[in-house]
Amino acid sequence: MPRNLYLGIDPSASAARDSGYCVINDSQRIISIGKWRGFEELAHILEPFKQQICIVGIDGPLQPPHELHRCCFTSEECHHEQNNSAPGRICERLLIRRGYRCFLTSKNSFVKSWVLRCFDLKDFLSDLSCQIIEVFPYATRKILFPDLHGKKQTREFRLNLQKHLKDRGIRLPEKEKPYSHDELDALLAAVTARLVDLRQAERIGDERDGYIYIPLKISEDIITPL
DNA sequence: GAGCATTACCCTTGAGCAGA
DNA sequence: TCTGCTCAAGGGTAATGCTC
Repeated sequence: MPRNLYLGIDPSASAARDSGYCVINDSQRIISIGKWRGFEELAHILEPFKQQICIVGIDGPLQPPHELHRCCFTSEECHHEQNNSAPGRICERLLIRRGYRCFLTSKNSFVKSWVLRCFDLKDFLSDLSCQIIEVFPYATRKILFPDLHGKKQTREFRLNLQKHLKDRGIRLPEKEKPYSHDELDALLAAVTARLVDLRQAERIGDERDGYIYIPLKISEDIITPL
């Protein structure tokens, strides 16, 4: 069976809240898009596709800075410290330097539970035997749709993003309400994963702290309309 | 009016930028 | 140099809208 599907995931901090997922094929057709909560539910959703998934793009850190460990995000008594004066990972600092603001993965992050769940998600998906990469939908959005502005939570912004995606040949299944920002971020994560496979993306970071993948800035023909 | 779903705002940390 | 502002993402919560 050919591996020609790309999975994007936008995880929330716990199973109590909705996370987003999206599966697209090599022609950018959306195969499945929606929400999930527990890992078991996600596994059930992915069951029909798992043999065909080529690359998984996750919107979240897949590893801590090299001087920190998992315990730094679970225990208040952990004594690991970043000796480096700057917090976060190299890849995150490079993104900020390029103008793509992001949160730094550090011990005093206010979203430790989300960081930890991203690590767990990577472990959980390792059974898929495909490439698992870290992506940053905000940067993908900025590169592919530089004229798109606003706050992603707002209804107006999401409708506008859907229109931009449609103009680029990515047609979302008709729905009464606009898609949630979780689903749209997951879609952008899947789009980034496809671009990685097409060698139209670059990786930022280093071996010790990990890499974040973003689209190359060749924009117009990155996504060929259908 | 009750109950539920949706929306939008505020809070957190930290880097970058503008202006005093 | 210092201060204040902006804004990344997720959680909490108040406000709003809709259905029964």
